Amino acid sequence: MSVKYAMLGLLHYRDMHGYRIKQHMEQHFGNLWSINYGQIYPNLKKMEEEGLVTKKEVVRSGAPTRKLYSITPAGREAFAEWLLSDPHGTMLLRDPFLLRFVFFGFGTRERALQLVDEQIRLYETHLAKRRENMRRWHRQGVYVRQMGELGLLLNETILEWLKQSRREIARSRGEEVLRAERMNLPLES
Amino acid sequence: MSVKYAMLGLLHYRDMHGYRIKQHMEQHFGNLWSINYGQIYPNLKKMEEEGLVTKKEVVRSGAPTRKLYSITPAGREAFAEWLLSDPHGTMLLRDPFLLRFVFFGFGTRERALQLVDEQIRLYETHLAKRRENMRRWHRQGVYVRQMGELGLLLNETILEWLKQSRREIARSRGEEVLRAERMNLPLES
DNA sequence: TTGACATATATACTTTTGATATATATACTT
DNA sequence: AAGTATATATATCAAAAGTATATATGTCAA
Repeated sequence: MSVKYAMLGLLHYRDMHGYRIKQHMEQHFGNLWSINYGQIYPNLKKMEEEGLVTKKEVVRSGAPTRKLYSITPAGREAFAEWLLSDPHGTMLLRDPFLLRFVFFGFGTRERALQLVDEQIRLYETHLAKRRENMRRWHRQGVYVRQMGELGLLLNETILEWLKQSRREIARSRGEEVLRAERMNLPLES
Repeated sequence: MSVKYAMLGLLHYRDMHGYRIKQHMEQHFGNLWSINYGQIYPNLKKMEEEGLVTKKEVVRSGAPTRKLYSITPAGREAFAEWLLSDPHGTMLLRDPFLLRFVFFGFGTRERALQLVDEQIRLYETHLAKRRENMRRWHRQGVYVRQMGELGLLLNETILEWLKQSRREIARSRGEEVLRAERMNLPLES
């Protein structure tokens, strides 16, 4: 349950309510990591019960009441312990576009090019936003800034790869691709 | 439910049993995408009920009985439909090391360097393996090979970033990092 | 011969995601 | 002035995905 500790980490900087936690999380992580309200609210509730955070309701006229959470000494302790522990498990990457990409050989080349072009536009937009965000990251500590840089590097790498792939797909004779990819090899062993 | 379609895609190439699906999935995806048995076996069972695949038991003396699955015409149809549909959602990245990384400012610089070094070793091992695998990917179609190349590129990018980060962390005065990162700003708004 | 590693299937459990509902504030557009 | 879109804010839940583990055999090497 790593999200819990990420939340405790953010609460070291300042008191926050659920909505703000989502924002800070994504910015802090160089726009690489996202979090979901379905994780935030149940975790805040649980952590309050465990005494890791305390809740302070901020009533505002008109707008819904804010629930501001603060980290407790017990929360800081739990976080420090986690930070010292060894990270286990490896990087997980999941992308709906990439999942289709490997199977493009079963479809037409035109459709493949169309989706790749769409993806190129998407990553170009992302890249522009990331470059803007670099200013924000530069005001943060070393590690947060480095995360922002990683986000930028990965974005650039993927974009270059997409463009290179596009060239190769456009160059390739559609028929050849299809035949090779559709080949039904016998089951070995 | 994208894993289901990835499995149907693999079954286009050849008949497979659960264990083999996991292997092929990871290789097909340039070692970028992993799948686990908790998804494979329940999905195979469900897809059999839906008539998307058929099961053939292969009894072997000594070793456990293999359950070989084949894709049906209905399965091919469901897959083709999915392939034509638009991918929705963006890339998701989840890494236990990176989650700790952004909070290294709350710990010691020595511990940060130690974990970064560990990660560098890990990615160097991965990189060597990926380069070996390039031969396998070259025998596949364009799209599978391109996925392998993306895996390689991302690995190289991350490794370079880790080394660059290490240099910067080593260069920085530990105290300064800590002070900046621990600064407790007031809640805006 | 013991231990490590690959093969192979299976499931209980936990976590995460995606979708949806509600309601106000603010900024822009026609 | 009315309409529209977007941002703020909290919350819930089913479905999907992921972790961890149990079982059992085969092979190879220390």
